[in-house]
Amino acid sequence: MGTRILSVEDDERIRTAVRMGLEDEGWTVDEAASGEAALEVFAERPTDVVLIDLMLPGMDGFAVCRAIRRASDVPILIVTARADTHDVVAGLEAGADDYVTKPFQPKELSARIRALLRRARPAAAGTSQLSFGDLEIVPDEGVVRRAGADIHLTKTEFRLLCELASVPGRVFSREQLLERVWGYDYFGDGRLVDVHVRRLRTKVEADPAAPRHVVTVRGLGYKLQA
Amino acid sequence: MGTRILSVEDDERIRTAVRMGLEDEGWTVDEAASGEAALEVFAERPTDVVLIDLMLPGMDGFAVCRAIRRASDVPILIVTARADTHDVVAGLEAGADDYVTKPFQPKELSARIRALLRRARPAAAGTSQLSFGDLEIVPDEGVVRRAGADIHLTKTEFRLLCELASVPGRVFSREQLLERVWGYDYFGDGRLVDVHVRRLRTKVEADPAAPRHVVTVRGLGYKLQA
DNA sequence: GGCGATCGTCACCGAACCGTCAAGGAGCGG
DNA sequence: CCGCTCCTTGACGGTTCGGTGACGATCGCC
Repeated sequence: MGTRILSVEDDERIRTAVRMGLEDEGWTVDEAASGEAALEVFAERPTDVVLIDLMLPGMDGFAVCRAIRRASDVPILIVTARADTHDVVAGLEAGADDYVTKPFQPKELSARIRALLRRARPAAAGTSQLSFGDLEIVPDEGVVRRAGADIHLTKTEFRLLCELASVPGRVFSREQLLERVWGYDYFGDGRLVDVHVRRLRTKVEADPAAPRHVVTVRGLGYKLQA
Repeated sequence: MGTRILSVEDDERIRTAVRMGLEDEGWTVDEAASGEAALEVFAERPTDVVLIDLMLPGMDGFAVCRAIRRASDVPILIVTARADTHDVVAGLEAGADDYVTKPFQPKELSARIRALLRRARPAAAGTSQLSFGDLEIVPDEGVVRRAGADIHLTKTEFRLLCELASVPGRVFSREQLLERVWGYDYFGDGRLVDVHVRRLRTKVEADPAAPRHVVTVRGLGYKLQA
Protein backbone atom coordinates (compact mmCIF):
# COMPACT_ATOMS: atom_id res chain seq x y z
CA MET A 1 0.00 0.00 0.00
CA GLY A 2 2.42 2.61 1.21
CA THR A 3 -0.15 5.29 1.96
CA ARG A 4 1.52 8.44 3.28
CA ILE A 5 -0.37 10.89 5.42
CA LEU A 6 0.84 14.34 6.41
CA SER A 7 -0.47 15.53 9.77
CA VAL A 8 -0.23 19.26 10.46
CA GLU A 9 -0.83 19.92 14.14
CA ASP A 10 1.00 22.04 16.68
CA ASP A 11 -0.20 20.29 19.85
CA GLU A 12 2.25 17.48 20.39
CA ARG A 13 -0.09 15.27 22.42
CA ILE A 14 -2.79 15.34 19.79
CA ARG A 15 -0.23 14.86 17.04
CA THR A 16 1.06 11.75 18.72
CA ALA A 17 -2.42 10.40 19.32
CA VAL A 18 -3.35 10.96 15.70
CA ARG A 19 -0.19 9.32 14.48
CA MET A 20 -0.73 6.21 16.53
CA GLY A 21 -4.29 5.88 15.29
CA LEU A 22 -3.17 6.16 11.69
CA GLU A 23 -0.24 3.84 12.08
CA ASP A 24 -2.62 1.25 13.47
CA GLU A 25 -4.26 1.32 10.05
CA GLY A 26 -0.92 0.56 8.46
CA TRP A 27 -0.35 4.03 7.06
CA THR A 28 2.86 6.01 7.16
CA VAL A 29 2.65 9.37 8.91
CA ASP A 30 4.67 12.51 8.30
CA GLU A 31 4.25 15.34 10.76
CA ALA A 32 4.55 19.09 10.80
CA ALA A 33 4.02 21.48 13.70
CA SER A 34 3.47 24.60 11.62
CA GLY A 35 2.10 25.63 8.26
CA GLU A 36 5.49 26.55 6.91
CA ALA A 37 6.94 23.22 7.94
CA ALA A 38 3.94 21.48 6.39
CA LEU A 39 4.50 23.05 2.98
CA GLU A 40 8.12 22.07 3.15
CA VAL A 41 7.35 18.46 3.98
CA PHE A 42 4.62 18.37 1.36
CA ALA A 43 7.00 19.56 -1.32
CA GLU A 44 9.58 16.94 -0.42
CA ARG A 45 7.56 13.79 0.14
CA PRO A 46 4.89 12.06 -1.87
CA THR A 47 1.71 12.56 0.14
CA ASP A 48 -1.63 10.81 -0.25
CA VAL A 49 -3.69 12.69 2.33
CA VAL A 50 -3.17 15.85 4.37
CA LEU A 51 -4.68 16.46 7.82
CA ILE A 52 -4.69 20.09 8.89
CA ASP A 53 -5.43 21.71 12.22
CA LEU A 54 -6.84 25.21 11.86
CA MET A 55 -5.16 26.74 14.89
CA LEU A 56 -1.53 26.92 14.02
CA PRO A 57 1.24 29.30 14.98
CA GLY A 58 2.15 31.52 12.04
CA MET A 59 0.07 30.89 8.92
CA ASP A 60 -3.28 29.39 9.80
CA GLY A 61 -4.86 26.21 8.54
CA PHE A 62 -6.94 27.88 5.85
CA ALA A 63 -3.83 29.37 4.31
CA VAL A 64 -2.03 26.04 4.41
CA CYS A 65 -5.03 24.42 2.80
CA ARG A 66 -5.15 26.94 -0.02
CA ALA A 67 -1.43 26.77 -0.60
CA ILE A 68 -1.47 23.01 -0.90
CA ARG A 69 -4.57 23.01 -3.05
CA ARG A 70 -2.94 25.44 -5.42
CA ALA A 71 -0.16 22.97 -6.04
CA SER A 72 -2.00 19.68 -5.85
CA ASP A 73 -5.24 17.73 -5.88
CA VAL A 74 -4.29 15.71 -2.82
CA PRO A 75 -7.22 15.01 -0.47
CA ILE A 76 -7.25 17.44 2.45
CA LEU A 77 -9.02 16.82 5.72
CA ILE A 78 -9.33 19.57 8.29
CA VAL A 79 -9.17 18.39 11.90
CA THR A 80 -9.92 21.06 14.41
CA ALA A 81 -11.64 22.11 17.62
CA ARG A 82 -13.48 24.90 15.85
CA ALA A 83 -16.94 23.48 15.21
CA ASP A 84 -18.61 26.67 14.04
CA THR A 85 -20.51 26.34 10.78
CA HIS A 86 -18.72 29.35 9.45
CA ASP A 87 -15.39 27.65 9.92
CA VAL A 88 -16.60 24.45 8.31
CA VAL A 89 -17.81 26.31 5.26
CA ALA A 90 -14.63 28.38 5.08
CA GLY A 91 -12.52 25.25 5.32
CA LEU A 92 -14.36 23.47 2.55
CA GLU A 93 -14.31 26.58 0.39
CA ALA A 94 -10.57 26.78 0.93
CA GLY A 95 -10.34 23.49 -0.90
CA ALA A 96 -10.58 20.93 1.88
CA ASP A 97 -12.46 17.71 1.15
CA ASP A 98 -13.68 16.99 4.65
CA TYR A 99 -13.87 18.63 8.05
CA VAL A 100 -13.79 16.80 11.38
CA THR A 101 -14.20 18.44 14.76
CA LYS A 102 -12.35 17.49 17.92
CA PRO A 103 -12.88 15.54 19.96
CA PHE A 104 -13.13 12.78 17.41
CA GLN A 105 -12.84 9.03 17.50
CA PRO A 106 -9.78 7.60 15.78
CA LYS A 107 -12.04 5.09 14.05
CA GLU A 108 -14.07 7.85 12.48
CA LEU A 109 -10.98 9.69 11.33
CA SER A 110 -9.64 6.55 9.71
CA ALA A 111 -12.95 5.82 8.06
CA ARG A 112 -13.12 9.31 6.61
CA ILE A 113 -9.56 9.05 5.34
CA ARG A 114 -10.39 5.75 3.71
CA ALA A 115 -13.39 7.37 2.03
CA LEU A 116 -11.18 10.12 0.66
CA LEU A 117 -8.57 7.68 -0.56
CA ARG A 118 -11.22 5.60 -2.25
CA ARG A 119 -12.35 8.54 -4.30
CA ALA A 120 -8.99 10.16 -4.93
CA ARG A 121 -6.97 7.14 -5.98
CA PRO A 122 -8.43 6.58 -9.45
CA ALA A 123 -8.08 10.24 -10.30
CA ALA A 124 -4.44 10.29 -9.28
CA ALA A 125 -3.73 7.38 -11.57
CA GLY A 126 -4.30 9.33 -14.75
CA THR A 127 -1.00 11.03 -15.34
CA SER A 128 -1.51 13.96 -17.59
CA GLN A 129 -0.21 13.84 -21.09
CA LEU A 130 2.18 16.68 -21.56
CA SER A 131 2.80 16.79 -25.26
CA PHE A 132 0.53 18.40 -27.83
CA GLY A 133 1.92 18.32 -31.29
CA ASP A 134 4.83 20.73 -31.24
CA LEU A 135 3.89 21.85 -27.74
CA GLU A 136 5.61 20.37 -24.73
CA ILE A 137 4.87 21.08 -21.08
CA VAL A 138 7.47 20.47 -18.38
CA PRO A 139 5.79 20.91 -14.99
CA ASP A 140 9.08 20.90 -13.11
CA GLU A 141 10.39 24.44 -13.36
CA GLY A 142 7.31 25.75 -15.16
CA VAL A 143 8.69 25.61 -18.64
CA VAL A 144 6.92 25.17 -21.94
CA ARG A 145 8.62 24.44 -25.21
CA ARG A 146 7.37 24.90 -28.72
CA ALA A 147 9.39 23.26 -31.44
CA GLY A 148 12.19 22.82 -28.91
CA ALA A 149 12.40 26.51 -28.00
CA ASP A 150 11.68 27.54 -24.41
CA ILE A 151 8.70 29.78 -23.88
CA HIS A 152 8.42 31.83 -20.75
CA LEU A 153 4.97 31.79 -19.14
CA THR A 154 3.84 33.65 -16.08
CA LYS A 155 2.60 31.73 -13.10
CA THR A 156 -1.04 32.25 -13.93
CA GLU A 157 -0.60 31.41 -17.57
CA PHE A 158 1.22 28.25 -16.67
CA ARG A 159 -1.41 27.11 -14.22
CA LEU A 160 -4.08 27.83 -16.78
CA LEU A 161 -2.28 25.78 -19.38
CA CYS A 162 -1.73 22.91 -16.95
CA GLU A 163 -5.37 22.90 -16.03
CA LEU A 164 -6.42 22.69 -19.64
CA ALA A 165 -3.81 20.02 -20.23
CA SER A 166 -5.05 17.93 -17.31
CA VAL A 167 -7.76 16.49 -19.56
CA PRO A 168 -6.77 17.11 -23.16
CA GLY A 169 -9.66 17.74 -25.49
CA ARG A 170 -12.10 18.33 -22.71
CA VAL A 171 -13.91 21.63 -22.56
CA PHE A 172 -13.46 23.64 -19.37
CA SER A 173 -16.02 26.29 -18.53
CA ARG A 174 -14.88 29.66 -17.29
CA GLU A 175 -16.25 28.85 -13.86
CA GLN A 176 -14.26 25.66 -13.67
CA LEU A 177 -11.10 27.45 -14.67
CA LEU A 178 -11.68 30.27 -12.21
CA GLU A 179 -12.22 27.75 -9.48
CA ARG A 180 -9.25 25.60 -10.27
CA VAL A 181 -6.69 28.15 -11.42
CA TRP A 182 -7.54 31.22 -9.37
CA GLY A 183 -8.99 29.68 -6.23
CA TYR A 184 -12.21 28.60 -4.76
CA ASP A 185 -13.49 31.86 -3.39
CA TYR A 186 -13.06 33.97 -6.45
CA PHE A 187 -15.49 36.72 -7.34
CA GLY A 188 -14.70 39.12 -10.11
CA ASP A 189 -14.80 40.19 -13.67
CA GLY A 190 -16.17 37.81 -16.21
CA ARG A 191 -13.47 38.61 -18.71
CA LEU A 192 -10.60 37.51 -16.53
CA VAL A 193 -10.25 34.08 -18.07
CA ASP A 194 -10.53 35.43 -21.59
CA VAL A 195 -7.75 37.90 -21.05
CA HIS A 196 -5.37 35.28 -19.74
CA VAL A 197 -6.28 32.90 -22.48
CA ARG A 198 -5.37 35.63 -24.90
CA ARG A 199 -2.03 36.25 -23.20
CA LEU A 200 -1.40 32.54 -23.22
CA ARG A 201 -2.18 32.34 -26.90
CA THR A 202 0.16 35.14 -27.87
CA LYS A 203 2.97 33.09 -26.37
CA VAL A 204 1.97 29.54 -27.13
CA GLU A 205 0.33 29.78 -30.50
CA ALA A 206 2.30 30.24 -33.69
CA ASP A 207 -0.53 32.35 -35.03
CA PRO A 208 -2.59 33.76 -32.14
CA ALA A 209 -5.33 34.78 -34.54
CA ALA A 210 -5.87 31.17 -35.57
CA PRO A 211 -5.26 29.12 -32.42
CA ARG A 212 -4.46 25.48 -32.98
CA HIS A 213 -3.93 24.38 -29.40
CA VAL A 214 -5.91 26.59 -27.05
CA VAL A 215 -9.29 26.46 -28.71
CA THR A 216 -12.43 28.29 -27.72
CA VAL A 217 -15.75 26.49 -27.77
CA ARG A 218 -18.36 29.16 -28.01
CA GLY A 219 -20.93 29.06 -25.26
CA LEU A 220 -19.01 26.45 -23.30
CA GLY A 221 -15.43 27.44 -22.61
CA TYR A 222 -11.94 26.51 -23.72
CA LYS A 223 -10.07 23.32 -24.43
CA LEU A 224 -6.60 22.17 -25.34
CA GLN A 225 -5.91 19.93 -28.30
CA ALA A 226 -3.11 18.76 -30.51
CA MET B 1 -25.55 24.30 -14.79
CA GLY B 2 -27.92 21.48 -14.01
CA THR B 3 -26.68 19.80 -10.89
CA ARG B 4 -29.25 17.24 -9.76
CA ILE B 5 -29.42 16.07 -6.18
CA LEU B 6 -31.46 13.14 -4.92
CA SER B 7 -32.65 13.52 -1.34
CA VAL B 8 -33.77 10.33 0.41
CA GLU B 9 -35.62 11.18 3.62
CA ASP B 10 -38.91 10.01 5.07
CA ASP B 11 -39.65 12.97 7.36
CA GLU B 12 -41.49 15.42 5.17
CA ARG B 13 -40.56 18.53 7.16
CA ILE B 14 -36.87 17.81 7.01
CA ARG B 15 -37.14 16.85 3.36
CA THR B 16 -38.74 20.18 2.56
CA ALA B 17 -36.18 22.11 4.58
CA VAL B 18 -33.34 20.33 2.84
CA ARG B 19 -34.83 20.92 -0.56
CA MET B 20 -35.22 24.63 0.00
CA GLY B 21 -31.64 24.97 1.14
CA LEU B 22 -30.36 23.13 -1.90
CA GLU B 23 -32.54 25.01 -4.32
CA ASP B 24 -31.16 28.24 -2.90
CA GLU B 25 -27.83 27.06 -4.25
CA GLY B 26 -29.33 26.72 -7.69
CA TRP B 27 -29.44 22.95 -7.67
CA THR B 28 -32.30 20.77 -8.82
CA VAL B 29 -33.65 18.41 -6.19
CA ASP B 30 -35.35 15.05 -6.64
CA GLU B 31 -36.91 13.45 -3.58
CA ALA B 32 -37.71 9.99 -2.32
CA ALA B 33 -39.39 9.00 0.93
CA SER B 34 -38.15 5.43 0.99
CA GLY B 35 -35.18 3.39 -0.13
CA GLU B 36 -37.16 1.59 -2.79
CA ALA B 37 -38.42 4.86 -4.22
CA ALA B 38 -34.88 6.22 -4.12
CA LEU B 39 -33.49 3.42 -6.24
CA GLU B 40 -36.28 3.91 -8.71
CA VAL B 41 -35.65 7.64 -9.04
CA PHE B 42 -31.93 7.07 -9.24
CA ALA B 43 -32.36 4.68 -12.14
CA GLU B 44 -34.51 7.09 -14.06
CA ARG B 45 -32.84 10.45 -13.61
CA PRO B 46 -29.30 11.64 -14.04
CA THR B 47 -28.09 12.28 -10.50
CA ASP B 48 -24.98 14.15 -9.39
CA VAL B 49 -25.20 13.68 -5.63
CA VAL B 50 -27.30 11.49 -3.32
CA LEU B 51 -28.28 12.45 0.24
CA ILE B 52 -29.44 9.54 2.38
CA ASP B 53 -31.10 9.43 5.76
CA LEU B 54 -30.28 6.27 7.71
CA MET B 55 -33.65 5.82 9.38
CA LEU B 56 -36.00 4.84 6.62
CA PRO B 57 -39.08 2.65 6.49
CA GLY B 58 -38.34 -0.61 4.73
CA MET B 59 -34.73 -0.95 3.58
CA ASP B 60 -32.44 1.19 5.67
CA GLY B 61 -29.96 3.83 4.58
CA PHE B 62 -26.94 1.54 4.60
CA ALA B 63 -28.66 -0.80 2.17
CA VAL B 64 -29.65 2.05 -0.11
CA CYS B 65 -26.09 3.31 -0.01
CA ARG B 66 -24.66 -0.07 -0.94
CA ALA B 67 -27.21 -0.60 -3.69
CA ILE B 68 -26.44 2.72 -5.31
CA ARG B 69 -22.72 2.24 -4.91
CA ARG B 70 -22.97 -1.06 -6.65
CA ALA B 71 -24.39 0.65 -9.71
CA SER B 72 -22.58 3.95 -9.72
CA ASP B 73 -19.73 6.14 -8.52
CA VAL B 74 -22.03 9.01 -7.70
CA PRO B 75 -21.05 10.93 -4.54
CA ILE B 76 -23.16 9.84 -1.56
CA LEU B 77 -23.66 11.88 1.58
CA ILE B 78 -25.36 10.39 4.60
CA VAL B 79 -27.51 12.82 6.57
CA THR B 80 -28.82 11.42 9.82
CA ALA B 81 -29.56 11.92 13.48
CA ARG B 82 -27.43 8.92 14.45
CA ALA B 83 -24.15 10.45 15.56
CA ASP B 84 -22.58 7.32 16.95
CA THR B 85 -19.05 6.65 15.74
CA HIS B 86 -20.03 3.12 14.89
CA ASP B 87 -22.71 4.42 12.51
CA VAL B 88 -20.35 6.91 10.92
CA VAL B 89 -17.81 4.20 10.23
CA ALA B 90 -20.48 1.82 8.96
CA GLY B 91 -21.85 4.50 6.66
CA LEU B 92 -18.49 5.32 5.17
CA GLU B 93 -17.66 1.62 4.83
CA ALA B 94 -20.95 1.17 2.99
CA GLY B 95 -19.59 3.44 0.30
CA ALA B 96 -20.70 6.88 1.42
CA ASP B 97 -18.32 9.78 0.83
CA ASP B 98 -19.38 11.93 3.74
CA TYR B 99 -21.51 11.74 6.86
CA VAL B 100 -23.34 14.68 8.41
CA THR B 101 -25.31 14.52 11.64
CA LYS B 102 -28.54 16.36 12.36
CA PRO B 103 -29.13 18.98 13.35
CA PHE B 104 -26.96 20.54 10.69
CA GLN B 105 -26.73 23.97 9.14
CA PRO B 106 -27.89 24.27 5.53
CA LYS B 107 -24.72 26.17 4.75
CA GLU B 108 -22.58 23.33 5.94
CA LEU B 109 -24.55 20.79 3.95
CA SER B 110 -24.18 22.88 0.81
CA ALA B 111 -20.48 23.35 1.38
CA ARG B 112 -19.95 19.63 1.82
CA ILE B 113 -21.92 18.90 -1.32
CA ARG B 114 -19.83 21.39 -3.23
CA ALA B 115 -16.68 19.70 -1.96
CA LEU B 116 -17.96 16.35 -3.19
CA LEU B 117 -18.93 17.74 -6.56
CA ARG B 118 -15.55 19.35 -6.93
CA ARG B 119 -13.81 16.05 -6.53
CA ALA B 120 -16.28 13.86 -8.35
CA ARG B 121 -16.97 15.93 -11.43
CA PRO B 122 -13.79 15.34 -13.39
CA ALA B 123 -13.86 11.60 -12.78
CA ALA B 124 -17.51 11.03 -13.49
CA ALA B 125 -17.65 13.23 -16.54
CA GLY B 126 -15.78 11.07 -18.97
CA THR B 127 -18.53 8.54 -19.27
CA SER B 128 -20.98 9.55 -21.92
CA GLN B 129 -20.32 9.12 -25.57
CA LEU B 130 -22.71 8.23 -28.32
CA SER B 131 -22.22 6.80 -31.76
CA PHE B 132 -24.48 6.53 -34.79
CA GLY B 133 -22.82 4.93 -37.72
CA ASP B 134 -20.10 7.32 -38.77
CA LEU B 135 -21.42 9.94 -36.33
CA GLU B 136 -19.84 10.32 -32.92
CA ILE B 137 -21.05 12.62 -30.15
CA VAL B 138 -18.73 13.60 -27.30
CA PRO B 139 -20.59 15.83 -24.83
CA ASP B 140 -17.50 16.43 -22.68
CA GLU B 141 -15.63 17.97 -25.53
CA GLY B 142 -18.59 19.77 -27.00
CA VAL B 143 -17.67 18.12 -30.24
CA VAL B 144 -19.22 15.94 -32.89
CA ARG B 145 -17.09 13.91 -35.22
CA ARG B 146 -17.99 12.43 -38.57
CA ALA B 147 -15.52 9.96 -39.95
CA GLY B 148 -13.00 11.19 -37.41
CA ALA B 149 -13.21 14.84 -38.46
CA ASP B 150 -14.37 17.42 -35.95
CA ILE B 151 -17.60 19.20 -36.77
CA HIS B 152 -18.35 22.46 -35.08
CA LEU B 153 -21.88 22.81 -33.72
CA THR B 154 -23.40 25.78 -31.92
CA LYS B 155 -24.73 25.33 -28.44
CA THR B 156 -28.35 25.04 -29.54
CA GLU B 157 -27.55 22.66 -32.34
CA PHE B 158 -25.54 20.54 -29.99
CA ARG B 159 -28.28 20.37 -27.41
CA LEU B 160 -30.79 19.52 -30.11
CA LEU B 161 -28.65 16.69 -31.37
CA CYS B 162 -28.08 15.37 -27.85
CA GLU B 163 -31.78 15.41 -27.22
CA LEU B 164 -32.51 13.45 -30.35
CA ALA B 165 -29.68 11.10 -29.51
CA SER B 166 -31.02 10.46 -26.02
CA VAL B 167 -33.45 7.94 -27.47
CA PRO B 168 -32.23 6.89 -30.92
CA GLY B 169 -34.97 6.06 -33.38
CA ARG B 170 -37.66 7.65 -31.32
CA VAL B 171 -39.65 10.45 -32.88
CA PHE B 172 -39.64 13.74 -30.99
CA SER B 173 -42.42 16.22 -31.61
CA ARG B 174 -41.62 19.88 -32.00
CA GLU B 175 -43.25 20.61 -28.68
CA GLN B 176 -41.09 18.04 -26.94
CA LEU B 177 -37.95 19.45 -28.47
CA LEU B 178 -38.93 23.02 -27.65
CA GLU B 179 -39.56 22.00 -24.09
CA ARG B 180 -36.39 20.01 -23.62
CA VAL B 181 -33.91 22.02 -25.65
CA TRP B 182 -35.21 25.54 -25.30
CA GLY B 183 -36.97 25.40 -21.95
CA TYR B 184 -40.34 24.79 -20.50
CA ASP B 185 -41.93 28.18 -20.90
CA TYR B 186 -41.16 28.78 -24.50
CA PHE B 187 -43.60 30.67 -26.69
CA GLY B 188 -42.69 31.63 -30.20
CA ASP B 189 -42.51 30.86 -33.83
CA GLY B 190 -43.53 27.39 -34.82
CA ARG B 191 -40.71 27.08 -37.29
CA LEU B 192 -37.94 27.50 -34.77
CA VAL B 193 -37.21 23.81 -34.47
CA ASP B 194 -37.27 23.31 -38.21
CA VAL B 195 -34.73 26.00 -38.80
CA HIS B 196 -32.32 24.55 -36.31
CA VAL B 197 -32.81 21.08 -37.64
CA ARG B 198 -31.87 22.42 -41.01
CA ARG B 199 -28.75 24.10 -39.66
CA LEU B 200 -27.89 20.90 -37.92
CA ARG B 201 -28.31 18.93 -41.12
CA THR B 202 -26.08 21.18 -43.18
CA LYS B 203 -23.29 20.38 -40.74
CA VAL B 204 -23.95 16.80 -39.76
CA GLU B 205 -25.28 15.25 -42.93
CA ALA B 206 -23.03 14.35 -45.83
CA ASP B 207 -25.84 15.31 -48.18
CA PRO B 208 -28.26 17.70 -46.44
CA ALA B 209 -30.84 17.18 -49.17
CA ALA B 210 -31.04 13.47 -48.38
CA PRO B 211 -30.65 13.23 -44.60
CA ARG B 212 -29.56 9.87 -43.30
CA HIS B 213 -29.29 10.66 -39.60
CA VAL B 214 -31.67 13.47 -38.74
CA VAL B 215 -34.84 12.26 -40.35
CA THR B 216 -38.19 13.99 -40.75
CA VAL B 217 -41.32 12.09 -39.82
CA ARG B 218 -44.08 13.95 -41.51
CA GLY B 219 -46.85 15.10 -39.21
CA LEU B 220 -45.00 13.99 -36.09
CA GLY B 221 -41.53 15.45 -35.78
CA TYR B 222 -37.91 14.37 -36.08
CA LYS B 223 -35.81 11.42 -35.09
CA LEU B 224 -32.21 10.33 -35.16
CA GLN B 225 -31.09 7.05 -36.66
CA ALA B 226 -27.98 5.27 -37.81
C1' DG C 1 12.38 53.57 -2.86
C1' DG C 2 12.40 52.71 -7.88
C1' DC C 3 11.42 49.92 -11.78
C1' DG C 4 9.75 46.26 -14.62
C1' DA C 5 6.78 42.34 -14.84
C1' DT C 6 2.43 40.68 -13.98
C1' DC C 7 -2.29 40.91 -12.86
C1' DG C 8 -7.26 42.27 -12.70
C1' DT C 9 -10.60 45.44 -14.72
C1' DC C 10 -12.90 48.02 -18.22
C1' DA C 11 -14.99 49.71 -22.56
C1' DC C 12 -15.46 48.77 -27.21
C1' DC C 13 -15.82 46.06 -31.52
C1' DG C 14 -16.71 42.48 -34.70
C1' DA C 15 -18.34 38.08 -35.54
C1' DA C 16 -21.17 34.35 -34.42
C1' DC C 17 -25.51 33.02 -33.22
C1' DC C 18 -30.41 33.15 -32.65
C1' DG C 19 -35.32 33.84 -33.55
C1' DT C 20 -38.45 35.41 -37.03
C1' DC C 21 -40.52 35.79 -41.47
C1' DA C 22 -42.01 34.94 -46.13
C1' DA C 23 -41.56 32.48 -50.16
C1' DG C 24 -41.11 28.16 -52.31
C1' DG C 25 -41.55 22.94 -52.79
C1' DA C 26 -43.02 18.11 -51.40
C1' DG C 27 -46.25 14.96 -49.88
C1' DC C 28 -51.11 13.53 -49.34
C1' DG C 29 -56.14 13.17 -49.87
C1' DG C 30 -59.79 13.85 -52.77
C1' DC D 1 -55.21 16.96 -61.53
C1' DC D 2 -56.15 20.15 -57.73
C1' DG D 3 -55.76 22.07 -53.33
C1' DC D 4 -54.41 21.66 -48.81
C1' DT D 5 -51.07 20.99 -45.25
C1' DC D 6 -46.64 20.44 -43.78
C1' DC D 7 -41.75 20.96 -44.37
C1' DT D 8 -37.71 23.25 -46.39
C1' DT D 9 -35.01 27.09 -47.74
C1' DG D 10 -32.96 31.56 -47.90
C1' DA D 11 -32.58 35.88 -45.93
C1' DC D 12 -32.61 39.55 -42.32
C1' DG D 13 -32.22 42.35 -37.78
C1' DG D 14 -31.17 41.99 -32.83
C1' DT D 15 -28.57 40.10 -29.39
C1' DT D 16 -25.10 37.71 -27.18
C1' DC D 17 -20.44 36.31 -26.77
C1' DG D 18 -15.56 36.38 -27.15
C1' DG D 19 -11.45 39.10 -28.70
C1' DT D 20 -8.76 43.27 -28.23
C1' DG D 21 -6.19 47.19 -26.62
C1' DA D 22 -5.44 50.02 -22.83
C1' DC D 23 -4.98 51.41 -17.96
C1' DG D 24 -4.10 51.41 -13.10
C1' DA D 25 -2.83 48.45 -9.10
C1' DT D 26 0.15 45.26 -7.15
C1' DC D 27 4.10 42.30 -6.61
C1' DG D 28 8.82 41.14 -6.61
C1' DC D 29 13.40 42.17 -7.30
C1' DC D 30 17.09 45.08 -7.01
